[in-house]
Parts: sequence; structure tokens; C-alpha cells
Amino acid sequence: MPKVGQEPIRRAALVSATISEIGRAGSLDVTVGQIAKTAGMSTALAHYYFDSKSALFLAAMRHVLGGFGASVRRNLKPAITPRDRLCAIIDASLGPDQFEEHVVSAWLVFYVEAQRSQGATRLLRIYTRRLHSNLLHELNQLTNAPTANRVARGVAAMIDGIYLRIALHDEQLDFRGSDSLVRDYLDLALASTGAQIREIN
Amino acid sequence: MPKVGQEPIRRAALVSATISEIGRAGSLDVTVGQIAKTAGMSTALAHYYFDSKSALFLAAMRHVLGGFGASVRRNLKPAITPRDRLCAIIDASLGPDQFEEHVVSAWLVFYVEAQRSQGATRLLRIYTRRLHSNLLHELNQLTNAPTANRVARGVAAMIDGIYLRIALHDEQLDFRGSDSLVRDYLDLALASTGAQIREIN
Amino acid sequence: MPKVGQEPIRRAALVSATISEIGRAGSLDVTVGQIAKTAGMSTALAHYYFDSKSALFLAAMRHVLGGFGASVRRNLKPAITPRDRLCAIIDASLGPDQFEEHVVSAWLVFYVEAQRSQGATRLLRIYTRRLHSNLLHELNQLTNAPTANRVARGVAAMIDGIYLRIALHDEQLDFRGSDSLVRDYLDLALASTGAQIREIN
Amino acid sequence: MPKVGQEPIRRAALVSATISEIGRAGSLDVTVGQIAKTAGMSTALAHYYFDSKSALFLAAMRHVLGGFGASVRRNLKPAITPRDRLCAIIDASLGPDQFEEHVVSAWLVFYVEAQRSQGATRLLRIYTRRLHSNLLHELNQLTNAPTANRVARGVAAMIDGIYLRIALHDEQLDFRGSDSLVRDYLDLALASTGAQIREIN
DNA sequence: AATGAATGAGCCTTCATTCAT
DNA sequence: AATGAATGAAGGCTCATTCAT
Repeated sequence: MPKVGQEPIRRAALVSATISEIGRAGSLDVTVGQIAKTAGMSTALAHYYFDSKSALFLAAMRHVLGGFGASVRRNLKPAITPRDRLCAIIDASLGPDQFEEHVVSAWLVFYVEAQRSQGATRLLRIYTRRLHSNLLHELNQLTNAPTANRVARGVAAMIDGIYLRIALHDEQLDFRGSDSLVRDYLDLALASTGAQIREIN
Repeated sequence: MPKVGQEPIRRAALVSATISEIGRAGSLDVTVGQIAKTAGMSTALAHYYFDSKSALFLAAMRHVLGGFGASVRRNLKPAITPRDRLCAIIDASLGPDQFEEHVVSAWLVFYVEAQRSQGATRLLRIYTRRLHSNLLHELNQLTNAPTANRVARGVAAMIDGIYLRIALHDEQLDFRGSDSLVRDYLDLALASTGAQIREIN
Repeated sequence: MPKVGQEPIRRAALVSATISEIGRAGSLDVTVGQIAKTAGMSTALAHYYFDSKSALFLAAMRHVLGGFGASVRRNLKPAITPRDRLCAIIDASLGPDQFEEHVVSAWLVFYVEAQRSQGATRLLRIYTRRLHSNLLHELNQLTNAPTANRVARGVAAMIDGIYLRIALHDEQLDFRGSDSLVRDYLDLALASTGAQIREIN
Repeated sequence: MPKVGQEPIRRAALVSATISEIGRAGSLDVTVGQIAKTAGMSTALAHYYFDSKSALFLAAMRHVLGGFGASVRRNLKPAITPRDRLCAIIDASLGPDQFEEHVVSAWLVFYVEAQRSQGATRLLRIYTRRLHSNLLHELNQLTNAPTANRVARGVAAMIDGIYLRIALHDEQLDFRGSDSLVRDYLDLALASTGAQIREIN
């Protein structure tokens, strides 16, 4: 009796193990052997489910990015006003879900990987652009286009920069709980253009 | 009398080749062989001047960080008012010097390397903390301590975030010339606390 | 189901090849590559079965030492009187089994290796001490303790010394068949203390 | 003004450093660099005085062997009776001069080296044969030829065996001060053949 | 006489990937 | 579906040796 329906389970285990191992190593210098072991299977089987190491990395990246997307959508659901929706996006980016140590590491590693792997670049850009267009969409309802564009870029940059600092684990410069930092910037930027942030209601 | 005085020349060539190769590869996956070849010498000679690959990487990192520090000091020289000095720091961080393709790559790679190498972590933290304390010093003259602290963190994050985006080479989301973005954030943040940014007005 | 059960075969082949190559080279300056080739496999596979070169050497040493131990036990089986048992030990040490060229080389090399490798020292001492205590046990039944101790050391030294000379392959000073030399020394030493060597006479 | 007469000094320093380093390493795995450093000069200069590493080793070997030969001659000088002369040889072999740690190591290493290097084999055989003929010459005056031959081989073997054990540094089996062991063997062997060991005088 | 500089060759080890069962 | 077995390719590092001054 062949085991049936193992594929999704195995693949998920491998993806999860990949993220975990990347987090542990703090880099892409993770062997397929380590990943397979963590996932509880042989190296050969890992290659049976993923054609190559980089395919596995891409799947892991897709997983992290997907998790982030879902988090955004979840946060966005109850949000109604544009500002609420902007905050929802910020929270999704810097919320506790995305702060687990190995997720932070993974993001950082993906940025580096994007310098080499075509696929990684593509995936990362999809995220980048989607984030940007999400922000833009809301901002356009609150201010003029040029400002919206600038603020969107500022918010996105700040989010990523905070990530970067967190990855350094420097207790002396604690960046945890920096979501309010981004929110403040947002409010300031909008206020200065006379945007009507909080609708009267 | 022996052939002499090659050491500084060779070491410089190796450091430069390292940065260049990291930039070309977009990662630390650069062999000593490649670096040595680019630097015009044998692998053995590279090991003659640097005890190990990671020693070479640290030297390269030190070089980049040092270049940045020099750039800051240069910009700071003519700046008098606190705001001028803040802008000088921002400009040094995002000025054309630091925008050469391989320098951007190198920074990114160093962030990843810092997750593993003790030495890399130390070097990067020195930079991080110095940047922070530089910013803080000026900000403290313009606003109260808590605000200064927050703004310093915001500015630093934004700078690094912009770097990160630039490393992606996404033409659709061009981040070049984003220094004004940071400056605007700075002015907004200070204005909101009633800081006396510009002496005479 | 995988191809399986190769491990013992491969390990044995590697151990055997190691001894053979050491014999051929007359030293530990044997590359893993040579050994692997002789054993009919790739270098990588050799490392798959033995974690490191020195682990392989230790295994080879253990093999030789084990072979010697077995030879001693085999010879000891039919021996009844103490003197018979002493001769059995001597014969095992200098018998034809231990005279194969590469075994001689291996012993010599192990002595040198023992000056560096902790593991090698330990293994060699186990052999040395066991030989000594074996000899001592029998000698104690034939003479007083101080004499037993001295003779045991004398016998052991002579055995090893003969080995050393044999390793030189000097036809002019042939040491083959020197077991009687040791036996004579033994008898002389015991006779001089009035030991009752041969029960009935 | 060129330094004059440096050659013998430098060569002696290198030979001495070689023996010392071999002793320290316990094997021939000593780099020319280490030796040169210990001898207080550059690697290049070491090669200037010795064509190759193995030439240097041979010189070191010659030095040790020569030292031993001198020690024998010195001991032999005041010895008159054959037995005295035999003891003189034994003492020279196992006297304190030859027991310095690095000399013991060097001997052992030379035995191994002799398995490979033609030159080393030749040198070692010269020593071996000379020792043998020295012993034989005295023994022939005390007993018949076959016995003399056997005893000479026995004495030589025992000496070398003791060396071997000493090289192991096993405190539990202390072989220091084993010269009397050899002397006792000698006396026993001669007595058994009715040799007139001590002339009446 | 002396040395810093330089290299080619080689070794151990690792790893992604494939094969055979 | 699953895995032990197997390998080619490569990389970091060392070292004896030579060169240029």
C-alpha cells in the first residue's frame, strides 16, 4: 500500500524546515542535508520533492511572502477608513507574526538571494510592489498623488529598515515595538499636507 | 635586499577586489580564487596577506565602513547648525559615494554576514551605534530626549530601508535620490514638537 | 528499498587499503585519495564512511592491533604451562602473521603517530600494557615479582626492537626467525633465578 | 662587508632547529618555515643552505647519528676488557645523552623516514651495521661466533625496543634506567656459554 | 648573504545531485 | 515513496620551492 497524499505533507515539512534552518544559520549557507534532517527525511527524498536546492529556497520564500500577504489581508478586513487600513498594513509588516527570529532572518536572506536568483528577485519584487500599491491606494484617498507616492516610499523604507536593525539583535539599540514609529511618521506626513486623516464621523 | 613594500599595495588590491566581487556576485559566495584573480595574484598569495577568507571579508567590511565614516566627517566639516549637520549625515549615507552598485551590495551582504561572524557583528554595530549617536547628538539640541531618540531611530531605519530597496534594482520603484525623503521626515518630526529648526525665520 | 549493507564491506575495504597504502608508502603520508582509489571508490565516499582521515587511520590501527590480539589468543589456547604460554605470546608477536611487510610498516608508523594523535597513543598503550600484563601474569608464576617485572620489560623490548630492525629490510642483518632469540633470553633469565621452568625434568 | 663564515653557523643552527622541531612535533610533519623560524632566519635562506627539505632532514639525521657515534667512542676510550667495552656501547646507546626527549623522537622518526628516503635508509643502516659490528667484535673475544652473532642481535634489538617504549611516554610502564636490563641480558647470555666474561686479574 | 614576495601543486573536506533498489 | 550509496566538482588552506632585489 503506497502512502498516499504524502506529497503536500512532505513539501510543507521541507519548506518549514528550510525557514527554520535559515533562521538558525542566519544565512543561506544551509545544506540540503540539514534541512532534510530537520524535516525528518533523507536528502534524496528532499530532491525527489524539489528539483533543486534553489527551488526549495524559492518555495520557502513564497511561503514567507504568502504568510505576510495573508497577514495583511487579515488585518485589512475589519479596517474601514484609509488610515485604519494603512495602519493595518504597517501592523501586518511589523506585528509579532513577522517578528519571530527565523522569519526576520529569512527576509534578510531573501534580499541577498534576490541579487542572484532571478526567481528570488521576481518574488521579492512582487511583494515590494504589492506593498507599495497597497499603501498608495489608501494614501491616494487622503492626499495628492505626488505626496502619496513619497509617503508610500517612506513608509516602506522605514519598515524594511526596522527589519534590518532587528536582525542585528543589538540590545543597545532596541527596535522592537517600532510600529508606532512608522505610524507617527505617517500621521505627520499626512497632516503636513492638510490631509483629512480621520473622517468626521 | 628583498623586493619590499608590496604589502599595503597587495592588501588594498585584495580588499578592493573583494568588494568588487561581492558586488558582482551579490553575495558572500565568492571564492578566494575569484578574488585573488581579480586582484591579479595567486590564491596562495591572498592567503599570505590575509590569514583566512573571513579575515579578508572583515578587512573589506572595515574598508567600506571606514569609507562611510570618512564621508560623514567630510560632509560634517562645513555644517554648522544642527540641522545642517543632520542633513550632512543623511547625505553621507545616501550620497553618490555610497550608491555605487558594489558598495550597496557589500552593505547588504555585511548585514547577512553579521548574523554569523562575531567580527562582522561587532563592526556593523560600531557603525550602527555611531550613526545613532551622531544623529542623537544633533537632535538633542533641537528637541527633548524622548523625541530625539525616536527620530534618530526613524531616520536610521529609513536610510537603511532605502538602501535595501536600492539593492533590488527595481526600476519601477526607483529609490534613487531619496535623500530628500529622509530630510522631509526629519523636518516634519521636528516641526511637530515645536523644535526651533531654523534659527532665524 | 535502498541499496543496502555496503557499510561493513566498504569500511573493511578502506581499512585494508589504508594499511596497504601505509605499507607501500612506509609512512602516514598517504592521501585519502590514494586510499580511496586502492579501495575502489571515490574520495567522497571514503569520507562518507569515515568522518576524517585520522578516524580512518585509527580504524586501521585498531584493526592491526585487533589482529595481533586475536593471534595471541589463538596461540594461547592450547598452551598450558606458563612457559608454553609465554612462548605463545612471543610467537604471536613475531609469527609470520605479523611479518607481512605492510603490517610491519603499519606498526612502525603507528608508533610515530602515537606521538601526536591522542587516539593513537591510547590505542597503542592499550596494546603495550596488555602485552606487558600478559607476560607478567605468566612470569609471576615462575619467579619473584621484581624479576618478573624486569623480564617482562626485557621481552617486550626485544620483540619491538626486532620489529624495528625488520622494518629496515637490511638483508645483511637478517632478523627474520628471531623468535628463538627472545625465547632463549626468556629461558636464560628464568634459569638464573632458579625458576622452575619445566615442570617435569 | 659581506658576513664571512656564516655558512657553518647557519647550517648548524638549521640542523639543530630541525631536530628540536621534530622532537616538538613528534613527527616529520614539520614545515621548513617552522624550522627556519626556530633557527632565526627566513625560509628562503634555509633553502639557500640546504637544497631541499629532505637534504636538511638527512643532515639532521647525520648529526644525531654522529653524536651517537662520538658518544660511543668517548665511552669506549677508557674501557679495556671486552665486557667493559660492551657496556660502554650499551651505555652510549641508553645513556642520558641519548635520552633527551627530542633525540628519542628524532630516532623514531628516522626509522620511519628510512622506509622512504634512500638516503635515510643508507644512513640508518650504517649506524645499525656499525653498532652490530662493534658488538660483534667484542663478543667474538668472549664466545664462539654463532653465539656472538645471536647475542649481538639480541642486545641491539633490546636497545632499540627500549627506545621505542620510551618514545611512548607511558608513565605506567617506565623504561627509564633500563640500561641495566641490557647488561643483565648480556651477562646471562655469555655466562650460559661458559664465556670467560671477567678475565682474572 | 639575506629576505619579502610569489606560485603551483596538492590535500582534506563538503555538498548538491543522482542512482539503484 | 523512500533511502543508502555514490560521485564530480569545488573550495579553503598549506607548503616546498623559486624569484627579484
